[in-house]
Amino acid sequence: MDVRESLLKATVKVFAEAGARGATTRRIAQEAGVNEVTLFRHFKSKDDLLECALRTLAELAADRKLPDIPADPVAELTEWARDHHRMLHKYRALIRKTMGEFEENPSLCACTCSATIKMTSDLADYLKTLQLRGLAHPGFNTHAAAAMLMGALFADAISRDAMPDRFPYSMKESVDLAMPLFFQAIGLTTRKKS
Amino acid sequence: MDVRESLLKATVKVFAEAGARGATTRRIAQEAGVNEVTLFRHFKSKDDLLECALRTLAELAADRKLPDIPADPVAELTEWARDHHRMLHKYRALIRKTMGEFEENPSLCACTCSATIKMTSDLADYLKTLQLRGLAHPGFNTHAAAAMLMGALFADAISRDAMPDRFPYSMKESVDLAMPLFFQAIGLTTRKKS
DNA sequence: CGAGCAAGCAAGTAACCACTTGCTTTTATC
DNA sequence: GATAAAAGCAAGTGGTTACTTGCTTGCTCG
Repeated sequence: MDVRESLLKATVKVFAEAGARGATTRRIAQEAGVNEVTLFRHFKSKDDLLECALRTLAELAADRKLPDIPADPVAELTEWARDHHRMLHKYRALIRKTMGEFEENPSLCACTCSATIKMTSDLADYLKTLQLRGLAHPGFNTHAAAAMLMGALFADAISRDAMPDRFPYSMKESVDLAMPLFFQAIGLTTRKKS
Repeated sequence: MDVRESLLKATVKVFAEAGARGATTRRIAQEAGVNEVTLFRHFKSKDDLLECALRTLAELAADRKLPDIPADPVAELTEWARDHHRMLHKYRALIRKTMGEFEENPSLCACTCSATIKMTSDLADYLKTLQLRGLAHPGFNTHAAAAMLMGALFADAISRDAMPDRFPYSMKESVDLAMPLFFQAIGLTTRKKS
């Protein structure tokens, strides 16, 4: 593996464990199996390294997309939500750290946020299409509904290990329990269109 | 104001701005208008100070309660959600920082989490009562529904300033938009019981 | 007034941090 | 096998951090 590549990978790992201040260049270099000086030969500063690492990660995390034309909304939304929830959970530590960095290091935060913003807007578009095709209640605000589902998945994935009492069911179950509530909220019948 | 008290207050403020590592004892003492040495005369270490500060804050943040016997569920839930959302938003920076501290400083995290855990369980109880009294759909999982609403409010309050594009409506509107969706989800009629 | 306590102040300690410099060793390429 | 680029290594610099020590000042209470 390329040295630069392994440095980026190590940075993501150490940052997720220790945050921006805790991710020392020493520790990152050690994790990458590389001399600390080499780190500074590839990146002009620690901030530069952090930003590169998070940016490339956000680019890689290109996700499943919702179809433009809904065929089986219940199945499509359920599968999409499961994927998204899985990804949020995988990167939960890193997401928590970047959110904490918002005031001090907004550019880092923006890297991680970009993916979420795009997905929420995609979801809102999909819901709008459902409304226009008469597959969902016409009255609700699609942005609010999208934010609600995204928020529920987000909070579950992020805070699950910090407060296990609050989630007395497994990660897999949680999506299965949340989705019917969401379908009910937007007026989507749980039976598949045949 | 008592020296100890002003130190606790300053700690909360500085921690919310800069996180655990960024909240230096120098900066906290300065914010409190107190000599740094005095800080160490009142608290045996920085960690001790942080934990005391967050713990007393969590105790103060005792919130509005849902009634044991639902009278006007729509109004009661709406007002409760508005209050909770307002509080989350007020402490959003501090909450983001404590969440980022989960791996390195779980005891700090536990202070802030305790309030949320209690409120979620109260909400779930209230929803259960609605079900038992035939005021809501009997089928849904009350824990999942509670987690969903709490999650939606949480995500809105916490990430609103990090990604304004995702929330194209004001903070006040957001609760008003989310609640009807939630009522629909749990099968609560939006008309008041007269 | 006078004893005792709380706070201020100056200075210092030991550790850690990002980052640099000068030099040697490895590795790839022609 | 020569050449050059990339990586390792030892050491150091200047800054910051939590926390300590010794001494002085001010305030309170009897």
